[in-house]
Amino acid sequence: MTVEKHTTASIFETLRDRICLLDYPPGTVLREAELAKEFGISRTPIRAVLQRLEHGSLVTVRDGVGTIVTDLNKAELNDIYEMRLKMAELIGVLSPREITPDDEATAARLLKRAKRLVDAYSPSEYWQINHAQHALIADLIGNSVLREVWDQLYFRSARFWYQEASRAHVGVAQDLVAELSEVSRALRERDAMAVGYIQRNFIAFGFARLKAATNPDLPIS
Amino acid sequence: MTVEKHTTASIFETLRDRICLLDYPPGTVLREAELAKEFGISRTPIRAVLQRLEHGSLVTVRDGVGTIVTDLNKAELNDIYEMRLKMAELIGVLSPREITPDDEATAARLLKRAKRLVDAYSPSEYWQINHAQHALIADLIGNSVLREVWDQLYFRSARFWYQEASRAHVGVAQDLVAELSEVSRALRERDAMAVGYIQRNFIAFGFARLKAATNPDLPIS
DNA sequence: ATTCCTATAGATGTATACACCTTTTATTGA
DNA sequence: TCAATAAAAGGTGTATACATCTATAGGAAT
Repeated sequence: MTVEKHTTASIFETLRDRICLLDYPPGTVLREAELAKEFGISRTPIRAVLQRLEHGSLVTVRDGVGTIVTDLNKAELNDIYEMRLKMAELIGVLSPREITPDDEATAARLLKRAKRLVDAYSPSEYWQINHAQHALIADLIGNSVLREVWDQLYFRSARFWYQEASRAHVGVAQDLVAELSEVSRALRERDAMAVGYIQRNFIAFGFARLKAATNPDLPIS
Repeated sequence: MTVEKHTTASIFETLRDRICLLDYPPGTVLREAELAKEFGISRTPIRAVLQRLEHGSLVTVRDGVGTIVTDLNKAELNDIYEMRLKMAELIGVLSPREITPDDEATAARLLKRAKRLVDAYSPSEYWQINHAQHALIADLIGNSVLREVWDQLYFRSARFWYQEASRAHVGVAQDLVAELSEVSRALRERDAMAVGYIQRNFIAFGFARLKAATNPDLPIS
């Protein structure tokens, strides 16, 4: 029986994942005292974590009220996806790092897992694969600034996509198989630019799916 | 005699400007207790400000040591400028807001001030104009995410450009006049895409000047 | 002389009491 | 009955004492 050691970094990731996985849906009010009690520490380090989450636009801290999980209106969601499309196009342009056999192997493993997912869907497994794919591709990005932006926008839009993934299991899983198939092929060809454009396309497909499901009148551009 | 009211926002801007204007050159060690004493508050809100600066990559907080103003190696500076070029190209593409006569007037005023600067250079005046131009253009950006990235990269690279501006007064002031002339023209034409490409070009010119002055072997791309 | 260890000064990290802000509820007056 | 107001509850913001970490200087052993 080991006592779990909570570092501020691990608490940050825990809360971020709870927000992304809709354990804390938009509008949820988080209280510093409650979180402090849960993790067995004082409010001080909790506040530091909440400030980091606020910088990532996942929560808003309101004096005298609490820390509120942010929601996105149509315009903001549109802005985020618009930028993600453009950032994807830059992945292959801004001197990506060399692709290795390891990358190829990682993608192949993920593809196998995704294929199993089509018949036996599990939200948890879906997100593990999705996150792993994101990490793999982010690691290819050579420009450190682009990598930061890419990463932040992923987590900023993740929960709205998760909502859709929970609704349309089959189609989403099939899309993931298609995406990972293409990514695997691109990695085999050592073609980072192809990886970027594949990302761009599937982000666009995902956004279209999101708009169709939630609000048909959402402006495209 | 009014007692100055220091809010965390104003302290953030103060410290950010000190870093950008090289009052705190790279490597400077900031101590929370000293800053707290200077602003007449406790360490707690100072720590919040330093965390914000750390998130903007302007400082690094090291346990037991202090808060150190970051330096940039050639690769990082290169990454930042590479991204700024690409972000500039997006200004006119991602649904900018409508240009108004006010924008035109603001640019005209800045141009006049820049012209005076050529003969009577003042670092402080240079930076006021530069910041005002930045604010004007950032405000044209329609996509909120792009605006955030644009803003952060400006402040992240500002001090290295300031170093160069302090060295080559005349040429830099002349460049500012040229830039504001073109921006004024573009605003008159209500052409946000032109504004973006003008920014792209002058960022590229500035980067070239920087590389020539500091390290001729800095890789271009 | 050099290396290693230890003590110490001084920094950030954490816990906690208190101040202030926001919201809600209850009460009082018309 | 309703509106205005006050008070209370419960949240974040701040100040401060203490814990812990880091770098350095000095002394002891080799």
